[in-house]
Amino acid sequence: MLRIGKLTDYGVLLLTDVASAPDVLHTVNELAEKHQLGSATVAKVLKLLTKAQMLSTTRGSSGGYQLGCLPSQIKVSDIIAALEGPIALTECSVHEGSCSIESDCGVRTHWQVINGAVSNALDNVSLADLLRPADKIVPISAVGGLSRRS
Amino acid sequence: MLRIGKLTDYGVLLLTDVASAPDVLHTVNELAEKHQLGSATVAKVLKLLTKAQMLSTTRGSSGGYQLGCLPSQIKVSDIIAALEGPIALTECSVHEGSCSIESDCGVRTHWQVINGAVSNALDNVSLADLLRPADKIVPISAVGGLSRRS
DNA sequence: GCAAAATAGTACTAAAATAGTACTGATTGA
DNA sequence: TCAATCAGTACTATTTTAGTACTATTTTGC
Repeated sequence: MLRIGKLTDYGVLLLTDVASAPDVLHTVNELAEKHQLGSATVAKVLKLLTKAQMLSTTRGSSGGYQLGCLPSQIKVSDIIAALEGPIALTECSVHEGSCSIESDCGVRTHWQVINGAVSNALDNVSLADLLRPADKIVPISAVGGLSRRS
Repeated sequence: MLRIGKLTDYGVLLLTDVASAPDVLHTVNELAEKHQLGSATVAKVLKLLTKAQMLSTTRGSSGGYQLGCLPSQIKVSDIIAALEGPIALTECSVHEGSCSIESDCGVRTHWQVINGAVSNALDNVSLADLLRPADKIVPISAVGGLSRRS
């Protein structure tokens, strides 16, 4: 199963929550309790999102987390990248030379294209989209993969 | 990192190989040696692809594997599904009720849409596409994610 | 100044998923 | 009948992911 990690799932959940009350600071404990997650786990996720500048923080007593930028500027692909590294379906799409059969392997270039198509799909969904009521959102009918150059 | 498993990578590799010489039977040992993989591993992958009817087999001495259908009929999404189960980015996009915070969770529906966009991207690449020279293939420019219903 | 509440950073452990292997059975052709 | 080949299953090892714990730093309020 092509899957993303649980941390990414939590990340999306937490970001939508923080975004839905933009004017207050959210603490780790508050969010952990609300979503029934371990506070250490929530802390980990929020720290990663902060490092990626999707959240901003205020330290010290009465501190907490806030969105670091506009919901429309946060793409799902960014969230995934922040929590599990860059989107790459196979090893060989990341760096050349890691594959012993590379010379023999005509598939590499294709994986890069497939990878691009998936990245693109995830680039086109932002946190702002996730905040809208679900029934206002429809999947675009023609999601392209590859086309042949004539 | 959003990733697919190694077995899927092997699967694509092996299928392209088998497809490129459609008129002969390919044995596990031949393919294993050619691609420097363990024969047990190759056997495992081929068996899964056979069960999904992408390959057909001839048993017995001088038997082997062949494509089970036309390259254009084998989608990358099918290969992934055969080797690692159905494409689903999160648990909750598969079956309802597996998530304790479901009622509270407005994110579920969105994951389904995101998931659909990714599936769609992978549906649009077939084995036939992978057999073409790479420079004949270009990524489609506008890969859609979500659009708002006005 | 000090205690309390909060994030920052790091390192470790536990659990789960994936990959790889081994073995036994069934089928076919020479 | 033997050897080559696929079929099925079960097991082990490895790797990745998730979760936790601990210490340091920052800020507020008394």
